[in-house]
Amino acid sequence: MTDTANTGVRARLDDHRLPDPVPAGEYEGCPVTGVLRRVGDKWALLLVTLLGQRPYRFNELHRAVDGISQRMLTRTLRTLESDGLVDREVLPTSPPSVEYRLTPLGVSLLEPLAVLAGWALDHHAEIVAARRRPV
Amino acid sequence: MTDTANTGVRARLDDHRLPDPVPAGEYEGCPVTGVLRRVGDKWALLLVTLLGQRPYRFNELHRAVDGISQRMLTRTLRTLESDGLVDREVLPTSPPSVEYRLTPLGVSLLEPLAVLAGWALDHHAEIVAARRRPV
DNA sequence: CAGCATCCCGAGTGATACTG
DNA sequence: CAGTATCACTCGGGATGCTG
Repeated sequence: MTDTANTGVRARLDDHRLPDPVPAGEYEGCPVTGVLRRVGDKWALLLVTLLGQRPYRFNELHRAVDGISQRMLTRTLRTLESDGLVDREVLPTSPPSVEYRLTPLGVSLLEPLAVLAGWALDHHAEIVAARRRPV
Repeated sequence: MTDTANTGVRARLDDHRLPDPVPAGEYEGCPVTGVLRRVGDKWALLLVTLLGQRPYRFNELHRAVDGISQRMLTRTLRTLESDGLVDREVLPTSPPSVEYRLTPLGVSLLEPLAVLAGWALDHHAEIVAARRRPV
C-alpha cells in the first residue's frame, strides 16, 4: 500500500464533492443488521438523541458532544442525512450557519432507541459485574 | 510502514493467553453507548437472536450463520459470555461438544431488540429510498 | 468437534492544517 | 462558522493452518 493510495478514493476530480460521503456498509441481506450497524455507530445515536430534543447548529453540536472531531461530526451527520434521519438546512446568514434537525423518520427512531437505552441503563450494572468475574 | 511492523502487537511472550479476548471497547461514560456498540456488532445480535430460540452447539452456529468465520464466532461468543449474555457449557462427551444458550440477562435483551428490529423492518424501505435520492 | 495462533487488509477514527 | 484535505494509526474481521 503506497502512501498516495487513498482508502476508498472517490476519484471524481471535476466534481469535488464530499471526500467520503458515507462511512459504513450496505444493507445487504438483513435490513435489521444494517440499522443496527448504524445504531452501533460511535456517535450516530448520540447525535440522534441530541437532535431529538431540539435543532442544533454545527459547532453547537461540536461543543455539545465534546470528544468528537470535526471530521467525524461531519461524516456522521452526512450519513444520518443520507439515511433520511436528519435534515440539514443552510441558513442565509452572513457567516453561514447550518441547522440540523431530525426528520419524521428520525423522530420515529427515538422510541425504539429509548427502549434499548432503558434496557442498557437497567442492566449495564449486571454486564459490568459479569465482566469482572472471569468464568 | 514496513511489512515486518505488526499492527497492534501484543508483545506478551511468556503469558500466551487469548490473542484478543474481547473485541470491542469499554463502557466509558455512557453505558448506553457501550451496549449499543455491542448490539451494533456484526454478528453479536444475530447470535443472540438465534440463541433466543434454542441452545446451539459451536459448529451448529457456524453452519446456521454461514458467512461467519470460526474466529469471529469464537470471539463474539466469548464476548457475549463475558458480558453475561450467553452461557457456555462443555458437555463431557467423547468428542467434546459445547452448548451455548442465553442467560436470563440475554433473554431480557430479546425484547428491546425485537422493538428495534420491528422499526428496522418497518422503515428500512424509507432509508433505502432516502439513500437513493442525493439531496 | 471446538477451538487457538498468525498474517493480513480495509474500515473507522483522530489530529492537524487549510478554505469559502 | 462550517466545513474540506491529508496523514497516521488502531481495530474489526477474514483466511489459513494447527491442536487437544
